Amino acid sequence: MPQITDATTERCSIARSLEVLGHKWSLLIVREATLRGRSRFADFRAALGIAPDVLTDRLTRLVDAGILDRRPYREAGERERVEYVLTEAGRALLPVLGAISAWGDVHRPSGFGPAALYTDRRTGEPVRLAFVDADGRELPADEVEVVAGPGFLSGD
Amino acid sequence: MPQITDATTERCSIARSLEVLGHKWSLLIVREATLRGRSRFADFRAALGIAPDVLTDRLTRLVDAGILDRRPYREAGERERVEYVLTEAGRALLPVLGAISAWGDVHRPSGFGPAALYTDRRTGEPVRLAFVDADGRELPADEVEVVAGPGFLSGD
DNA sequence: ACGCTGAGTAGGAACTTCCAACTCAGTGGT
DNA sequence: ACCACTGAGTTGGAAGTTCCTACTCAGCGT
Repeated sequence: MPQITDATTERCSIARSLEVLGHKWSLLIVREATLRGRSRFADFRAALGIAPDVLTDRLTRLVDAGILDRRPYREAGERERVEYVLTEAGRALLPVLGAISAWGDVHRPSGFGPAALYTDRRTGEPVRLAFVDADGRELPADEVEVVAGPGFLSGD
Repeated sequence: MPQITDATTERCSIARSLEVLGHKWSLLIVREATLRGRSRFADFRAALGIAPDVLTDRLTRLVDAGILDRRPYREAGERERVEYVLTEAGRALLPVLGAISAWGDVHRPSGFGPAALYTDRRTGEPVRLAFVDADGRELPADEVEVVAGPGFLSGD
C-alpha cells in the first residue's frame, strides 16, 4: 500500500499496521511462519504459490517492519543460506491471525472445519479470543464499545 | 486479491477472509464504519481519500461478502440515496480491528497514543483482547499453541 | 428551467503482480 | 579441475489494479 498513510491517517495504528500487513501475501506469509513453522524462501514459495519477485519484496518489508528476522543458517554439507524467522513482534501477530481465522470460520465457512485450532499449551484445552476487562474476566462482544483514541484522526 | 485461493489454500479461513478483507482499503472502510459510524459514499471518500471507482468496487465486495448492507435512506427534502451499514458479520469484525490496532499500538507506535479505545459499554472501564479458556479465564498469549485444523491445507 | 448535491462512471497514466526463464554461489561427486 | 545440483534470488515483458481528474445522472428546491 503505497501511500495509505497520509496526513489524516498516519496517526492511526490500524492504517500503519495495514501498511505492512495489508499487502497481498503478507499475512499469508506470517500464517505459514506461525502455523507451519516455515522460514525458507523455497518453502514459502511452494506453500503459497507466490511469484519469487513478490516474495522477495514481502520478506524484505516484513524484515524491515521487524516481523521477521533474516538469519543465516547452514545445513550439513550445504553452503550458508538465509531463512526468515518470526521475531517477538511477529509472534505477537497471533491474535490477529486468530481473530481473522475465527471470523472466517463463522462468516465464510469452508465446510471443512476451522483452519486453525488454538489450545492451551499445557492442558491442550481449546482457547479462544475474547474481550476481557482489567481483571481478565470475559465480556460479551456486544457489550464492548469502541471509541476513537488520541491516535485516531481522520477527517471529521 | 484475484486468485489468492487456489487448490491448496481454499480451505483456509484466513485465506478466504483475506480474499475480501485483504484488499487495500477494505479494512479501512470497515474501520470508518465501526469507529466513526460512517455509512455514506461521500463520507468514506472524504475520510479516506480513496478514489471513487475503487470505493465503488470495495463497497460492492463488502456488500457481496455480507459485511455491509446496502440500504436506501432519505434525508428531509432530499431524494432517496443509498448508504452502507454494517451487518452482524461486519460488526463481528471488531476483534479483527482490535487485534490489529493493539498490535500496531505496541509494535508500530505513532507517538500519539492508541488509535482506538475499547471499553465496557456499561462501566466505561477499558477492555482488551485476550485468549481465554472454555470458562472465560484469561491465558497468557505465550501459553497458547496454534495447530493447523481440518480447514488448513497448504502444500506440505 | 436551473443549479445543487450525493453517488457514481470513464479514460488514461502509473504502479503491482504474474509468469517463465535465467543467474549466481557454494558443495558434493567424479 | 570440472560438472551437475540446489536454494535464493533477478530480469523482462504481459496482465491486472489503482490513482487521478473530469464528467454524468437523478431528483430536489427555487
